[in-house]
Amino acid sequence: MKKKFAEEIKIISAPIDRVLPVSFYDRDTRIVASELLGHILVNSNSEGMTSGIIVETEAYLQNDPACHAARGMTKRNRAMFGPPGCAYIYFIYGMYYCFNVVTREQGVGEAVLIRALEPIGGIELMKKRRGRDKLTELCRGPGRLVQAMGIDKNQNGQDLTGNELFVCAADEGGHNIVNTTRVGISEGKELPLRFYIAGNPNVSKR
DNA sequence: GTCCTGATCCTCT
DNA sequence: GAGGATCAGGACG
Repeated sequence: MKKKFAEEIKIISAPIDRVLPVSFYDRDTRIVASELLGHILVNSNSEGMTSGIIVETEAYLQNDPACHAARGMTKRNRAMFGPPGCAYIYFIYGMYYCFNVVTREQGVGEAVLIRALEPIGGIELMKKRRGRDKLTELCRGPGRLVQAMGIDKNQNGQDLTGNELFVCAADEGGHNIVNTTRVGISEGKELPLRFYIAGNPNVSKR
């Protein structure tokens, strides 16, 4: 029991020193989407800390019909036009939230949707929030990972380089990235803007 | 004001 | 594989 706790702290605390800087997000959205794979998303709140390796992302570009920002800024998508390295969280299908990271300079409405994570920290808390025990059922899918991580709509627009909700660099590289078309959209579905880590069981759809 | 749509997930068949 | 749950935002009148 004690050993397990120590391991968890080690996993989480090591990368906190290396939170990805704003400059990481202030680049081409497709590059950010592919390079986010393998890094670690962390959320910390009063319930505890949860974290997971990003294994699946999708890029949404401003001139792309599937992107919320394609028709200009509205109250809903305002966070997407904010500075790079912020969160864009929106409500979908009456029941779920999706979590995005904002890219490019302020005023450009582009973002990367985080579609799936591999749970690594706070797994018991994730199981409790999701009401499921199986690891791959915790963060496989955008709505699921938001629920498991305890991400809240009030975190919309929040700075991802702070100490509550952030992404930190992981050492491991060498994974094979698959670049394919996006999921669940009608327009722009032919564009290869989805990225995932080949063979990872937490990827939502293959 | 009303109506329709949707970057999803779960359950049942 | 199909269909239902459930509601905010946007389009339209």
